[in-house]
Amino acid sequence: MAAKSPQLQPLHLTNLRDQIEESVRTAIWNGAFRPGERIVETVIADQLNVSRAPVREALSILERDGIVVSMPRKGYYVTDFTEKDIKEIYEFRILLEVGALQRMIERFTDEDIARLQEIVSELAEAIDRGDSYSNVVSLDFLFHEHICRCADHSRLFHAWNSMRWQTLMLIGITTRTHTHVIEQPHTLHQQILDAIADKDLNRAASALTEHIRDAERRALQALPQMKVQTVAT
Amino acid sequence: MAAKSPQLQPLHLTNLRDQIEESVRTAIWNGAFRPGERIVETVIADQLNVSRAPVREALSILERDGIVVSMPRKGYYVTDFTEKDIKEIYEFRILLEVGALQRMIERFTDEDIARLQEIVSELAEAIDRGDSYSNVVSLDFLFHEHICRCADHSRLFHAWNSMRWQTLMLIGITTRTHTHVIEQPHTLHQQILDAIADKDLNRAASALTEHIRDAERRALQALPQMKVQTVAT
DNA sequence: AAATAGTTGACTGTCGACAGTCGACTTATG
DNA sequence: CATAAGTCGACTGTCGACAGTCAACTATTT
Repeated sequence: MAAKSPQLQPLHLTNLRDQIEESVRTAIWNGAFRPGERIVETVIADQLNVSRAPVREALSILERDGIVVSMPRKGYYVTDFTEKDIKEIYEFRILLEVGALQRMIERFTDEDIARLQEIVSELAEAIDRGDSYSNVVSLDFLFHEHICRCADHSRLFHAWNSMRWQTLMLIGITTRTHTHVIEQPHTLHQQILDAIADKDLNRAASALTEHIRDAERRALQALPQMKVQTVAT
Repeated sequence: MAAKSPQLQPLHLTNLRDQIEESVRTAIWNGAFRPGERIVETVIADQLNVSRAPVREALSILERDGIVVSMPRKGYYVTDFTEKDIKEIYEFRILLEVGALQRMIERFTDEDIARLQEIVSELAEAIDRGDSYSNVVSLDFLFHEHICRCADHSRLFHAWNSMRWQTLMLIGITTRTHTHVIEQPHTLHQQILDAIADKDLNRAASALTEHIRDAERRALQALPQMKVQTVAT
């Protein structure tokens, strides 16, 4: 195994299920389906020129991620997040990410820190540049994802991943009804990172908690307007 | 709403998917399928006289619960838990249940405590009576489940539920290779309960953690023998 | 004999079809 | 007019079938 063969990109020959999953996910994200709206299997199937089988599987995955809910013999509906849902999501993220933090601090390498620093810097630049909100958001999530990855705990990561999608859907929905001021205090990310590098769990945890609570506050603030729009339609 | 109509049991008219799911789950539990063994859709379908469609859905649910894993285009396999898996499962349970504890302490009612006390007492009796191991285990899980229920947090509960099934499979597997001495110190449950009633989170959390760590130790101890059996076949 | 190139059987991914069920609408009934 | 009883369309749950893919096995070449 001396010389590696010329790096071939792993062509993502994926099955229909995954493609449909992504298609529906983005459709919900960009508002083609509204919260609470019914999702009919045959409609999706016809529209994508596939049979219902892979559509059902894709929807079942989206249900596992909490993005749609299924009512037996009635079908799937886009999740209509309530205030309680939002509180649950962010509180759970705090629990999971603080748990991840603890494990990360026990096992991170220099590379991990370097990668985090990279993300934090890019994020700061993006904000200064006045990048699009969705760009900033995805960089922010990269930061959180990397912490969860470094925890090296598959079950924790899966649970977190589910919260990631739900949070993204929330943001996707509220973004369209609520003009977001990008007020990500990028000093906070740096604080978290520094605390991690110092292996100071308490400091890292409280900074991270504050950061997530902040996002929760914004989501809760945006909720009423989102409801108005939903109901009005 | 003066007189209630004569209580009719809610006949669990369930779909095939759920029945198949349970069937396969118990088949794995009682050793009809061994860890690492391949699960072929058509075999299940033929054996249960159903088509493959509901079998696939059932397997997909079992995958979400971590009881089987699917390899694209190859099929499903019964999860073969490694030492790392066991550590992950129990560590995650600690994280989740301590999180649940915190919420429970903020919101429990007298009824909740009474119900927990009931379970603890039954458990003590069962142990004294020398009940079967599986009986004791299910009472123990009832205790943990009730704590998670009282947290009133659907996402936390779902994540915990997944860990429940994985733990049960672990126990189901190891029980057959390892004669368990029932050494559930039932004083520990009482300690946890008392601490909850006192709203003493720290005490409750450390007792609960110790209790789960204990179970983890037993599982890790039983692992080597389970491997021997698995490989030998 | 090792390495490559067919061959075959089994199984998954996907499809189209049918039957039963649910909700909305229409029709009877007091 | 309000309530109960039919009617109907739409959609899910389930089914059997087919095609493509994978693994194991066999044949072929050097």
